[in-house]
Amino acid sequence: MSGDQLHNDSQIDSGSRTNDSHKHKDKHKDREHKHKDHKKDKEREKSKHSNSEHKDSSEKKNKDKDKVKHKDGSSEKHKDKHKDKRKDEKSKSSSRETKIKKEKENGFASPPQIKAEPESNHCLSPKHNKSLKRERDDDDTDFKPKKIKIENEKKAKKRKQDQEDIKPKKKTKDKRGTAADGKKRVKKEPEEKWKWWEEERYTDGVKWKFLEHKGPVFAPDYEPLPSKVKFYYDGKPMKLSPQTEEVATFFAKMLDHEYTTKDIFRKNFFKDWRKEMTSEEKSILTDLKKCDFTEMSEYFKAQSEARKQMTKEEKLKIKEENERLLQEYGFCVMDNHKERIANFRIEPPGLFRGRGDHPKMGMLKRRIQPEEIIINCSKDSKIPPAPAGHKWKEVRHDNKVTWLVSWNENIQGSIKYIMLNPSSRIKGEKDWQKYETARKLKKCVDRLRNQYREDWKSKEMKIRQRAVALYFIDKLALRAGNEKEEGESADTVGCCSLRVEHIKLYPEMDGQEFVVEFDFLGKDSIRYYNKVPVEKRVFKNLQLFMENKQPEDDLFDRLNTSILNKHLQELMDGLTAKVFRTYNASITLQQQLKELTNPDENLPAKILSYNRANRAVAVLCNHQRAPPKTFEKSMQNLQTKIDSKKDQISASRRELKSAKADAKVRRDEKTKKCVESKKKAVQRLEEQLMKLEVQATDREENKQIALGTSKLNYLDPRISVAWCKKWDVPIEKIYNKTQREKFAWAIDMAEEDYEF
DNA sequence: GTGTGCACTTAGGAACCCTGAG
DNA sequence: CTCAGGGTTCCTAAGTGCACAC
Repeated sequence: MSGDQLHNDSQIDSGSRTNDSHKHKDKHKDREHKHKDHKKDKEREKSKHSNSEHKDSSEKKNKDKDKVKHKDGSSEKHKDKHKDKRKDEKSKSSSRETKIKKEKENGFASPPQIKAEPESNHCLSPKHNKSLKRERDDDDTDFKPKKIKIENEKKAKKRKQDQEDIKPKKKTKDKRGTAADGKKRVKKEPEEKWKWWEEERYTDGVKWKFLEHKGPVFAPDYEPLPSKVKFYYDGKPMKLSPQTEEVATFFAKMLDHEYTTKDIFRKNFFKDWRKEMTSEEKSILTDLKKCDFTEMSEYFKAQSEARKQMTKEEKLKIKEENERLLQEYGFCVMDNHKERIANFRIEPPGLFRGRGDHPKMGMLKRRIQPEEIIINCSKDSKIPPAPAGHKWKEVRHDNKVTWLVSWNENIQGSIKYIMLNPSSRIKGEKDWQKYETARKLKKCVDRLRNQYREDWKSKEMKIRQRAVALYFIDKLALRAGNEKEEGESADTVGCCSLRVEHIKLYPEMDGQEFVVEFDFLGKDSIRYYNKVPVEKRVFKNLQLFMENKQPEDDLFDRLNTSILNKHLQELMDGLTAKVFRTYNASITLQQQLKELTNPDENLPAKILSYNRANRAVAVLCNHQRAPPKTFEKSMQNLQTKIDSKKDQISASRRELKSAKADAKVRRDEKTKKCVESKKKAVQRLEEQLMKLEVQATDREENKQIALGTSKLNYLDPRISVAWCKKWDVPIEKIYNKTQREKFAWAIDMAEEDYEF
């Protein structure tokens, strides 16, 4: 192994999101192993790069904790060792060194036993308080909702009262609140933002009492190509029927994308395309290779070029039109409040592009007609009219769900929905609740960890598997891993669906004992690669689970997510596998912020610390991105700026020096002043330099890490808000406008002493 | 238990847009 | 004023988890 250290260069390997393909199958039956041919094309590989600097520092910081249990994390960059499939790939490894730190950070390292949280038993009582809502209420008291921190009691009381006042009113009103009614009040709302988090929540599954909206916006009709744009078959121009032509344009638009060269894509496309053809076309167009779409493709390129060249006025006009649509269709009224809709447009037809090695890539995604649309709204609302000459498939009034519109999608046969924006009450409450559940886990995580450690010794295989899987979910923040239907989507796995071929055991590696090497494709076919030292008992169990199995067999053959979640539910009310991800992400952020923030540093440095804490989480959760295409170049540019700034500084220093010398001789006011101003100039430049350097570091460390996903979905926003307050960092530096809207509740309620 | 449908969250990349350096 | 580049928004795929039928 050691050879592998490839790493020196940064570039690293990439991990590819590749896909290998094996398919495997269901548990217990035999599995066929089909190997797919293909190589991954150039799928882009991603690699994770870890910045050494970063690592060091964190390592340092964590040193102490390290000692505690395992230090794991050593991740090397991996090399190809996997013989099987991946070998050819350029495997790249993703080195996630940073992983190291996170572990400690999140407290795993600490010995299990422990006392730790005072109220650890808090979560013991699983079953009763069932209603989530209730739960929240309870919690409320503990996390001090609003600003007033003085006397909680009073506050609480008062709050309740307020609610009492408000609520009944509202609710009743809503009830029959006619549309007009609703709208009216809505109007003024913008001025004072509605603080839904100060109101009572619905219980028992009701999501709203009143809901009115305008229905979806459909994709524009197909506009046939000008007749001068020709399609050629076997070298001869051929006029296509509109339907056939439309589908052809979908392909033409993707012509320079790599997947139009993939066999599966072409095969799926051609099959679906033929279904749209007239019988005459069908008889002529029998070979995709003979189809020439280049003229069509050129035409679209020219069009998009033309769009770019439009005058300001034209652009403005388009913008206004979009704004008009947004105003008309982009909002709904839910319980007396105007709320923004997330996606009010029906997905336009096109060719399906799955991620990774998707068996359905290239299939035709059909155009959706009003006759396929289900509208959901309240009975007493104004029901949106279907487009002229059409009718809806159905209008229903189900207030136990949050969606406004739904339709069936033809590729996977799943249902698509139009729902509200993250800033809405309905999404916000749920989000808040999610973090409350994670905080509840915090209170009993030690107990749970002890429990699964005990279970490693169980006589029952099923329990052992469950315990080891849970350990991975907790320690490595793996996803649950539901089973998927083979052939319906790319071959990806999560914890419960790991196969023997996804891990390798090393009794000893690089001076560490019991190392497990993970290498698999997770959600979105993003590669997860990690080498982790585990406890001996876990290691032995893994050996046992792998005995007598083929590579394509399930590692945890007695386990699935439903068994696991059922167990978790018994341990803590509301607990599921994904809560561990939320919990570990948030606690890691909190701990990293504590460790990395230096009170004496200036604003940019503090922000860098924040980003590093955020990055530690992103690494933990394996949130990768393709390095921006312009990455190298932009890095270079930055470096150039830094260099020139340095030159400026030395020049400026020289001037200062000579001014000083001058002042020594002359000793008059004027020269003194001159020295002062030169001094200032040097300082200013140095500050600018620092800023640039911080920026460079931040960017470099972020090369293939995506911070957005964790920030949006895993980090309790109150942690960030509290940190901003504590260190006087403007919240705008951390959250942009959209994010501030989504997290308005947290921004309003978290104080600087908020503890996750 | 298993299989299936449904609702809803989480995810990365493309498209779009804005800004600040030159 | 232009244009690159980086942030933001849009888009929709791909997950999780629960309920329900058998």
